[in-house]
Amino acid sequence: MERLDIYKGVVDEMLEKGLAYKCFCTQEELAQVKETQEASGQAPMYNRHCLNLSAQEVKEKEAAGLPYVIRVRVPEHKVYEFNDMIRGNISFESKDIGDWVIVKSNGIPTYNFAVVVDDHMMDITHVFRGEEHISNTPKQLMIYDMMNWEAPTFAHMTLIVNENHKKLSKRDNSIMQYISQYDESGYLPEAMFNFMALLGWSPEGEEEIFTKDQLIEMFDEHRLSKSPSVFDVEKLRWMNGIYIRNMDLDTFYGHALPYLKDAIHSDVDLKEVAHVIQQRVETFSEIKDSIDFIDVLPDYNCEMYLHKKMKTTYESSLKALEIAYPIMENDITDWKNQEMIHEKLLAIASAHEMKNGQVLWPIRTALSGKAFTPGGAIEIAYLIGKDESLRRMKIGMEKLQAHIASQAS
RNA sequence: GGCGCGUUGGAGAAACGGUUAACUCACAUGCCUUUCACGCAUGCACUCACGGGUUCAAAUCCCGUACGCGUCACCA
Repeated sequence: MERLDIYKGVVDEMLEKGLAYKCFCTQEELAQVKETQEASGQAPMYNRHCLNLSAQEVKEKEAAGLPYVIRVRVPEHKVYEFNDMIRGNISFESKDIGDWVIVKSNGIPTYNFAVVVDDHMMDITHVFRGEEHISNTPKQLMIYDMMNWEAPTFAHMTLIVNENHKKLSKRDNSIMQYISQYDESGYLPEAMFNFMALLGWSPEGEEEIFTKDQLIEMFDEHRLSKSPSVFDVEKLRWMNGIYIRNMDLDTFYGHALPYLKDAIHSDVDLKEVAHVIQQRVETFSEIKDSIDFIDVLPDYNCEMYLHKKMKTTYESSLKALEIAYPIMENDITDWKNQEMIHEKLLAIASAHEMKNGQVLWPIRTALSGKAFTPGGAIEIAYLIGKDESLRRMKIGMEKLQAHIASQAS
């Protein structure tokens, strides 16, 4: 690996100049030191045991094949200061930093050392990273300084935290961590991008819905915020809903198809189903539950026929179903024609001096068996078709009759 | 414990010393309507963690306190 050679070159140079040294301390020794330091209330920090090794001792240990790491010799009385693009001046004193490891005993350089070499090699000018790296910055700065390299400009962005205000961690089960999980749960990439752009950053106006290109165009580092932001799944859902509603039908249909097929196995017009649910769904994964009644009529309670606002009673509901049944059976001749269904059913209300709701609510209930459905009586009738509609109407009437009879006795 | 960063409503946030502290989500109410949803309208911080100070004037500047978080690895 050529990269390793580059690191080695830098390390050798540091070793030669006395900027770094080999450390033969064992894990146990280190742990011991740390423990006593903590016990006495001190900050845990390497005690520089191996810095005092003579050249002779080092040679002997090496010859004996003892494993070692390489540590930087942190300068004394030095202040590492940088101007963070987001937070302004931040400084650290070298006395608070222990001699840290730059090369592990297996010969692999550590992150804090490797990034500096990498960034320098790649002529990186700006480093944008999470706030948790602020305290790593002085370590990196000292390498730039020792090697006489120009340090990049740093910008430490806000942490994204969960609802308990804790940094998102891979082990945190209270929130989904991986993009793939959001994908599987029916979130759109565009919505994710838009939503995440608004975490720790805010646009200027009132609008919050933006395309990726717009976001890139309007990005302004001055509007980056300093305090951690909570990942609000509720808002993500809302935003995903906006993106769903803004799609044209064909696009939505394309996205929704796998979910529709998963939920519906009977012969219905899936595109029409898509049309009906597009305005009512915020993620694709909720499609299934919202249309499960199309395949099978759930067992439902008669009380569902009661609706205060619609002014329905058991009796009025039964009456509505009884009037509607023959009309559905005979008058509606073309069930592929939603207009016709609409017209015939609404005619019932005016003919019998009933409110639209008094007729349509019971029908919708009978056809779906659910309290809430995407679409009303007409759409559902159209979707499930004549035979199934009549079958469900019959069930509804039987339920109501039985209920009324039991009440009377 | 040391060091560092932060603190405006339930959440995201604006405000860069001077009107009634924007806007978005959530929530509540009303309208629309064949349910739900969409859409529309209205309401929701007598106050900007707390205490001092500077100033004619502070959420905005300074100091202190509290609280929260981050980091102190042979992890990245």
